[in-house]
Amino acid sequence: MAWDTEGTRRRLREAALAEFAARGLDGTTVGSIAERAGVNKERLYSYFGDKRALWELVLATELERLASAVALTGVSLSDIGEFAGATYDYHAAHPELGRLLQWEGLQGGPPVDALGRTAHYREKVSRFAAAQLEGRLDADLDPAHLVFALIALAAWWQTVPQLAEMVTGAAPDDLRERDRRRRFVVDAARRLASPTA
Amino acid sequence: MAWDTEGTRRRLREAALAEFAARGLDGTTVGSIAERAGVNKERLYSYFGDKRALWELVLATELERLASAVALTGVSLSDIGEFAGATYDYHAAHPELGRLLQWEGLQGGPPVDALGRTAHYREKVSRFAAAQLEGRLDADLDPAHLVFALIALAAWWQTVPQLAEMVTGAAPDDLRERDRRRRFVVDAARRLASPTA
DNA sequence: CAGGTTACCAACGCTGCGGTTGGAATCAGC
DNA sequence: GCTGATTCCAACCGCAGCGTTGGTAACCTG
Repeated sequence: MAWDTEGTRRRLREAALAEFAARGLDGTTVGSIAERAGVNKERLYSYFGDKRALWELVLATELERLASAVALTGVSLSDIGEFAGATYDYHAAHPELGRLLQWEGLQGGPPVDALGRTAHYREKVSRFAAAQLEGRLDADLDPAHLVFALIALAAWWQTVPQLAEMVTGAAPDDLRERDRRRRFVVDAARRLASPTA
Repeated sequence: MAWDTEGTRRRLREAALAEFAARGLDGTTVGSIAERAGVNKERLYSYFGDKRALWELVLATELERLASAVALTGVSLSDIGEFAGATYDYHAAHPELGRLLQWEGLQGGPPVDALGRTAHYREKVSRFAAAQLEGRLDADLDPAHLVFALIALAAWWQTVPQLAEMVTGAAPDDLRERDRRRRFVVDAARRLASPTA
């Protein structure tokens, strides 16, 4: 059979994303990644170094993808509800990233690309602070806390799906419920951020 | 040395709680639990069966503890903000439970004691629904979604502490910041739930 | 087509972990 | 203090998983 080095690299990365999201860094075996990719596991070592290096590559790639996806939507802070809704959409459409981040959080140690991510969030926070000065957000709120809470609202559903199922009683693949959740998130974000009397 | 069967049992359970919370079911080794307990690992098998059985026992115990702790506080729904605050306090004081639940959620499979937990949450939801009828909560909100969002607000900080650190810039053990977060949670819960014009 | 290089794989070494076992130390009853 | 039961542990077994190695087959250059 003909060779396809770029293809095997890609297949390994995709297989790694699926396996890592499902089972975490320690939980996935190099063999299972190779098997899913239809490739000998030695390829993984020659291409990516070792399991951890591949993990960091996959995680960094997904973070990059999120950043560019958010940038593309062009959603500004003019409607904080839609901002939360877009974040909800992204996590609902790409549950892998949320799971990767959760595994990373649980397994401890410094986050991958801590500096870049910190800068990203701090920038978001400063935009919220600017919106406060314009009176579009309640001035009593700590903008960092608000950003954090919006992420919580948007991501929590994917983070603890079993809890969501127990609380709401909805099946995991209920599209109607997904839509209702989105509307709730949008509404809740507005309630959180709007200036009150 | 004299024997202390109840003591070794307890030491094993405590060691298991710490190790499981830190590394999850698959990540912790039976040897590490035994070593932390200062006991031979064979004791674990004769007392608890195997690793998974001990995991389920530990998780069920912590859930029980949370249930009785919440019941003891006597916090009703009269002030939904304080309700969220109490939940925040519990998770801040007992981060192990949150981590156990997170590991459980990630590793998939049916939750431990799914029926009991579902009943617990559904009961909470029905109380919120009753509060809606009395006009103390906004009638437009789905009470299940509201319950879920309150848990998100209270638990998210412990769930993704690295994210919290990146967004807020606060050190993990900053007590002042912890207190500010609590006030934010209480305030945010009230904003979420209050009837609006 | 000859020689060298590159992509690939089957099979292996080794370590670490879940679970077991055989026996030693401690206790309780007499 | 003797006997049987109970608690405890050091050592072991089997296996799974990470990372490597020796070798084969496809490609490239002349």
